[in-house]
Amino acid sequence: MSYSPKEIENKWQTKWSEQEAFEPKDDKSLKKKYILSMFPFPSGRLHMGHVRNYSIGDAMARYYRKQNYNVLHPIGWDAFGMPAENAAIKHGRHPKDWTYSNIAYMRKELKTLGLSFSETREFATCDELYTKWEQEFIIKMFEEKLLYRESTTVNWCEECHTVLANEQVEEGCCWRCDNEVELKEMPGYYLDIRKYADELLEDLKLLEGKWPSQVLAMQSNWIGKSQGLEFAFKLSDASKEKLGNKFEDFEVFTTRPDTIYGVTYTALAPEHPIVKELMKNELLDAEVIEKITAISNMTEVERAKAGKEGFDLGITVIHPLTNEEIPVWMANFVLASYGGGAVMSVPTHDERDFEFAIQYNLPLKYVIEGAEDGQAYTGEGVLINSGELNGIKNTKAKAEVIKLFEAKSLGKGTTNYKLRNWGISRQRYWGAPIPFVHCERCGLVPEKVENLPIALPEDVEITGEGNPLENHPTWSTCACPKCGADAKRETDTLDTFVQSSWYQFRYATDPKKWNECGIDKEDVNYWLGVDQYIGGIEHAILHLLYARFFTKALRDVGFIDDLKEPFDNLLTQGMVLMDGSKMSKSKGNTIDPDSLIEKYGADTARLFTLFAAPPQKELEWNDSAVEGAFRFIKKLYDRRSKVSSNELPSIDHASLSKEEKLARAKVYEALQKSVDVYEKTFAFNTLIAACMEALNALDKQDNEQVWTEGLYIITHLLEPIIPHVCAELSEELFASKNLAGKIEILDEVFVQDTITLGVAVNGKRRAEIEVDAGASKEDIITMAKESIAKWLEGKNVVKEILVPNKMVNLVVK
RNA sequence: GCGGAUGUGGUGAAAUUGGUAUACACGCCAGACUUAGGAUCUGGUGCUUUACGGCGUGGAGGUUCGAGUCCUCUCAUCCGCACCA
Repeated sequence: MSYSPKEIENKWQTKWSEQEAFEPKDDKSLKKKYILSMFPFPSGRLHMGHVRNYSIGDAMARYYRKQNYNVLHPIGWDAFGMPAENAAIKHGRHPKDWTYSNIAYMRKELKTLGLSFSETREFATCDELYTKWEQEFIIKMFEEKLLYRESTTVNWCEECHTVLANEQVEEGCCWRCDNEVELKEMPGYYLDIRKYADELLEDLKLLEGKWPSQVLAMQSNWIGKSQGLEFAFKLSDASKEKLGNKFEDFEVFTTRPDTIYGVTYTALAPEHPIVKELMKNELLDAEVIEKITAISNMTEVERAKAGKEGFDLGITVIHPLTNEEIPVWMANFVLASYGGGAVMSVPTHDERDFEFAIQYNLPLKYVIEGAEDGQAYTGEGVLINSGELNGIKNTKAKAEVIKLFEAKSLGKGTTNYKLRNWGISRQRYWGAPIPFVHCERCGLVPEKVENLPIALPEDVEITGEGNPLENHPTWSTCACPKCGADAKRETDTLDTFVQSSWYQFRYATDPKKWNECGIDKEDVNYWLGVDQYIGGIEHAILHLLYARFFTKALRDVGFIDDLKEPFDNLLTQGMVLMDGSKMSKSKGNTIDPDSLIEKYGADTARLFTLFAAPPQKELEWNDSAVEGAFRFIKKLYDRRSKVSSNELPSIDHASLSKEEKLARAKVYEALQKSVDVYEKTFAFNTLIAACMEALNALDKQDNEQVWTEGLYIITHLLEPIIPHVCAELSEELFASKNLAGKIEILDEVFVQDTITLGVAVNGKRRAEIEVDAGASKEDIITMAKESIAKWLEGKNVVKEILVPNKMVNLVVK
């Protein structure tokens, strides 16, 4: 019978499901592995990126299961989010209906890939049972002051009609729809991720060597820790008066306290309270007020593009050391959200300050030696023009100045982070409702835990205009959980990244407990950290930072025990490309996994995906290489007729022919390689190549025993990658014995009768010799010399180097 | 500008960590079987040279008996962040 993938794959998929073959065991004394591929958004259909992601994870899960590990390999659905609402707007379908029917379809698709997922632990994040526990966490975080509500300037996407977190703004545009982001002042809920900035940074060290260095670097940059001096500039008396004595001073932060004597002006962000006060009281020219207002309405990206712009505010401050009077400017490049929205400017030793100073003709004062006229000097050097600090190296002066400020109570050494708090409010329908109530008497009140979940109303009209929850006639009407008075329910929903921040704990929690708790601590203690996490690099900051934060926050509010990091090892898979660019519907260069499986079967799809490139690299789609993968499976399947017994035979190695010995060696080389590949390098492409080599070598001989052993081992090795055909062959040929446990490596098979050695003269390969395995060094050298006799004419061999089993190098003069 | 990577045949890629560079696969060429082949099988295939040979891992140096691998410099490409004071 010829290879018929459909038949084989159906058979095994049904069998696995019936046997519940992939459910983790309850026994916590077993050694465990938690293998997790990032869960999909139920967009409607799988794409090749999913196939790749899950083929990688499945190979690992199946490998460890075979090594007798208790394996947790779950799947679920990241199911809230905008596309469901867009579908509602476009096609009039209810988001819930759209989502769950997509899930049903994609679940079937996943099944045809033969992935070894647990079926009992599957959930969708839009399940009310999931929302219920998430709301409990949110309330607890509020009580523990990790979550707060505040009105600030936020990133607003008009296209999506919602607020975005800073991490979700890419080059000034919405991460999802690419629409340009606007600024808007509005209230919202925030998680205090900044409180964990240092821990999140420090614990990256625990992940070194286990996460890609690129991801670690990106997170570290994003957190953006810097150390320096914080101090206040006192306003001059005249300026205080001008400001109606509402301000005494303002704080600045600098990483260059060594340049303190070089300060020739200060600059405030357009949003700074002092600037606002000046504008409010019309203490600036009308034209200036108008321009500052315009800048305020620009996003950071727009301001950067616009170039530097500023205005003299007509007020002055006193330099804390020299007591000189210094002008205060407003500058568009000063960020309101960092370092108090105010800077000390040292144009001589900072390029931005220099550019600004030249533009507006502000004074320059060099305070570090080594500067050249006409530019800012940012290098090292000795301090000059710096009073008591003259002569000190500037690198040393940083600490000195901080000490000085602290001694005089003028300021203090401090640490600053670029990381901003995580805004989790979304003005959308298809998300988890934020479980709070607005009461006129009690203010902001969390819902009672026994009332959870606060579920979404089903009868909504989704038009794309406004927030459907707010437009709903009755949903937001409720009683205050505290005083019972009429109150209004919060209509914002949670950012979908909240759901994906704790799903790894939900999977670990025994489904039998899903009704009683969100996360079971003991289960989490057993299963976490995730031994291997697999997903796309696009989540390097967003999801991976949030999930790390959430882990620490859940620990601190008591929902999990001490766990530093959720994901012990991370593999970021490369993208699937077609003609050098990312597969996408809009470019029309996609391959539909369904039709691929229909034509070749899941095993071929999986084999190609893992063979064509190492998982970390980009994968270029190639139709004929898919054919090649299919051919290999067919060939493997066809060779089953060569097998003569269902046991691993014991073979008298010494009695074998050269070809037979070589075939065995190739088979065992593959076996040897497999441990490294499955546990460390994940270079499945090389393991598959080794198996192909082994099969090629087997084809060059016809010993039944060698064939039996060869296929016994090859199907064992490839089962995690092409599980259906291997299960089928294993059942037919070996009563499935080779799919349980390890196969021992026999060193004897690596002993060959003869060894081929390269012969090099002065490191340059010139010939090849074949020597008996037991040949002495003298004999080998003699043979080597004969083989390259013509290179030795008239010369002396001054050194003989024998690299065992590899080569001979003769140094001649 | 800062940070992270990557450069090997026509293509995707290997190389047990300093030891025969290009395994495996795709493609291509030739042959076999075929009415036919976009099926299957066999053989060949780094560049150059009639040949002997010469040259070959982005480039230039260096260490070494020996370098894709280690060191120094340099070029190119990709990715992330970016006025963070």
